[in-house]
Amino acid sequence: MYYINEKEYKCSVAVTLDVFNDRWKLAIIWYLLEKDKRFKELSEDIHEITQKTLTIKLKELEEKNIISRQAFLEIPPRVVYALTPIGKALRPILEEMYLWGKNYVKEHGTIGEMTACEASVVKKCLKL
Amino acid sequence: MYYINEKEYKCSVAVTLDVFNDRWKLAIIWYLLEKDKRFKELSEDIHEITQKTLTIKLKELEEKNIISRQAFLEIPPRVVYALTPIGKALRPILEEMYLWGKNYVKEHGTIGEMTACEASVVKKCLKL
DNA sequence: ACGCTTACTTTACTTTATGTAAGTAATGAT
DNA sequence: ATCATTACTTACATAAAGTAAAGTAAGCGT
Repeated sequence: MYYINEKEYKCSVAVTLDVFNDRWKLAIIWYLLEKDKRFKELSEDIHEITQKTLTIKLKELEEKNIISRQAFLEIPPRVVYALTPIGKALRPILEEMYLWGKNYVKEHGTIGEMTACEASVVKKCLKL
Repeated sequence: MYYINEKEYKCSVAVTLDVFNDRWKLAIIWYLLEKDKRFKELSEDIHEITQKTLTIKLKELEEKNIISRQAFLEIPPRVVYALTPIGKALRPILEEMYLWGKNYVKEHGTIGEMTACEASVVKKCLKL
């Protein structure tokens, strides 16, 4: 059994799931793997997300120490988000997800052009 | 770009996410890694899930070809769920999640006794 | 005749997640 | 004076997911 602030987990996979088990968090992590980013950059990367939801998700990830937030006292404001060391350590999971997804598409879908998103992250972050 | 029945994905990680990005699916996969299971066994393994939700999630996983369903024409009914080959191929992802979760708990939580769940799956399924 | 079993399905509801649209704060540029 | 900029916050609305509890179907044991 594992405990993280009062909360109980039956196994460590459940702990991991708790970190990114929603519609947005893994996307945020994926884009932050590429490089540290400002709020606006993230909201452009993940253009379907609303500002409100992005704010909430970033706060949740920060609370779990997956990302860090650095606010500069400037006008207009500047806030930079970055993965923490343990956040960066999620990379092998993403790599496996990347590989599995490719295989799955081979069997059950079709492949079109490579997107900028994938090209960039794959090139800079995945050590395959 | 990837396409799976009309749906568009910017990268293959998004494809993978789509498979288990909810509260229950990965738990189902986790328990099926151990061995093929009947409906009732799964609902005992994941005792927090309601029958209705389990039914829906199993159906969704079947539609995505992650698990297979075999119904025997017996009374009382018997239905056995098993991972398909591509479902079994999710194992490396789970392994990475297992490792990451352990590390995360080391830094941010406390570890208690090993649960039956974890012991069993780790022993039988993870090739670490 | 009746209850037990399994794998569901159905109903009626509550909770959680997400969206929409507007507002705010501070300041430099026009 | 007003606008643009950025990173939010607020109030309200809707959609999605989950819950509890009961129902169903068919046949077996008592």
